[in-house]
Amino acid sequence: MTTRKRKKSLPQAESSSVQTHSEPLKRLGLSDTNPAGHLHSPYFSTRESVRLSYSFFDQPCVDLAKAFLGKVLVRKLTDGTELRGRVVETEAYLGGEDKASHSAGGKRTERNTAMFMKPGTIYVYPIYGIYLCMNVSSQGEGAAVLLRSLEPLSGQDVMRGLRAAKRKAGARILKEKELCNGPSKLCQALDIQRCFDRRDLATDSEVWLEGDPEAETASAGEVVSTSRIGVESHGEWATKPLRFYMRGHPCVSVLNRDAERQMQSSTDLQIAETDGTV
DNA sequence: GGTGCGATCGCCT
DNA sequence: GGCGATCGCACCG
Repeated sequence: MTTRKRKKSLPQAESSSVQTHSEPLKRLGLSDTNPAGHLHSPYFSTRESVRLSYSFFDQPCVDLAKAFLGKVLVRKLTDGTELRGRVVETEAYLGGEDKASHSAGGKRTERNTAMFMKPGTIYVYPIYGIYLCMNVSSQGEGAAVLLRSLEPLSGQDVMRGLRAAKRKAGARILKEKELCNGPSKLCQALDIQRCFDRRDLATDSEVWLEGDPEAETASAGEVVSTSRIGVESHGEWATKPLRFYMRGHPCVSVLNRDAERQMQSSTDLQIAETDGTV
């Protein structure tokens, strides 16, 4: 209570930032005090989860990118194993004006056809000759959301095996938070293949998205909005805040401390205004 | 911790 | 023919 009544001041903003970041670590059991490296996720429960249908995906791109945060991506392998990961980082690619989008200028090709299909359609494309990225079509012509990072919830050992298969023999064992902290890493860990392109996330039997009744949805105050990764060459579109991640989450691929500090400053200011201390 | 670089090939011009 | 919505590793501090 009293800690929330801070006025803005740099050193305190710093320390509060540290506090904000260590808490999710503890929640995840990913701190150093867990030598096994395994965790009993507070998010995984026996309660029935709800598969999300077309109406969830049928919203504007930026809204969908934020709405994805906290949802659970499920991949069912042919042997019946279910791999689960919570979405903690996304990017919005708007199409049309968005110069960084594969569908910039409304350009439609064989590769990006899925971006123009109905909301919920999966867009998988190869990058750098050796990796894949997974997107999901949203409302809006050619618009889609890139899934960048997941928090592994179940099937971690299988994920580790799938990731190891693509790495050099004898490479070190990956930590849990390293399994899905990147767009191509999550495709490897969940065995998302090229053939998933143009499939429907709302109805497919091998991959789907679930809400999680146990966990609260990421609230606006905990979502960092910042620039997208790997699109530096696209002028003003490179700097627009179209990447979204759960603040303080250890599985996010790239942090932007400045954006987080600015968030904290404006939050502190709002609290101060509410308190009448400014 | 951070920075720089090479790998590798499908897609688009 | 050039480049990319990436990653892992070597190297530095």
